[in-house]
Amino acid sequence: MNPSDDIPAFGPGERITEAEYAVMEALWDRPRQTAAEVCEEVCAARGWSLATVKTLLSRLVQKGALASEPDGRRFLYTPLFAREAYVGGESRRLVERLFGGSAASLVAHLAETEALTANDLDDIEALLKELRP
Amino acid sequence: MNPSDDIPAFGPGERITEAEYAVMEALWDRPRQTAAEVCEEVCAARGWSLATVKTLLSRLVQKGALASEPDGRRFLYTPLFAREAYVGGESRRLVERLFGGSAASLVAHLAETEALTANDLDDIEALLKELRP
DNA sequence: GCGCAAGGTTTACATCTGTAATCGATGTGA
DNA sequence: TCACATCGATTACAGATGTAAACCTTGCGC
Repeated sequence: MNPSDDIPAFGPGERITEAEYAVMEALWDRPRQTAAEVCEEVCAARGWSLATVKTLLSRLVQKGALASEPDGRRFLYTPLFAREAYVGGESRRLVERLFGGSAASLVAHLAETEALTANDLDDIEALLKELRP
Repeated sequence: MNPSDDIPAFGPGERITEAEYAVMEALWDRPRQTAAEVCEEVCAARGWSLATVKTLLSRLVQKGALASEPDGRRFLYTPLFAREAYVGGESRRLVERLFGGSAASLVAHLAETEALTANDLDDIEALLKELRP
């Protein structure tokens, strides 16, 4: 059994796509927004139309990623799981898939390919100290 | 400029899918294999037929991810970029997308969500010491 | 020589994704 | 009250992906 099997990023099997993620971000930033409001936040940046946002919102509700709460004749959408849960799931998925489950390998890789700046290293060091007094 | 800009995971735009990745893995493990050989390595594990492997190999050659070298009447396939390049690209992509480009944030997140075992922490600590004597 | 096995190539086809347009109901200002 | 603006829901459609079957060529054993 896989060490990451018990903390799914999200409902088992249900995955969030890139486009959907953009919508989720807007709602993690500020929950309970209408389709139009979400569009204001993302349409310009991604060159989307309101229709596209509506579609994505629907799909996310179907997937159980968003709750839609009726407010008059429209809906307010709210994420059903925290950004952290998603981010954590995706991270673990990557570590699992590409580094055989070893997070240390990931860090090693980032360090070796110089994806880690001196500053990053400082931060990580501080973090370690904090984690184990 | 990003320190990682010079090691593209792969030709820009060209992405490798999950299924294709399985095939790449087999060939990273041992390059210059035939379709049948690759199938021996992955078909059982993924429940694929040889036909599926053939399709994936073709697509990978088209994408420029694999070279096919004729060997008699069949082909030997070989990755055109190292696993490290791919893994690095995917890692950076994730860090970029989910952690605003800060690798340290990723590590912090893994640590906070206890995705890092005590052992991982040891490894990382050792790594840090090694990176900055 | 001939049919079969093995190879690659072509075609297939259902889903998933990205990106909308259209439809039908409804609230609203004139 | 009536046209219009809004909303969510339904439908659309192309390209990517997963998964293969069908097809065509060719070397090989009989």
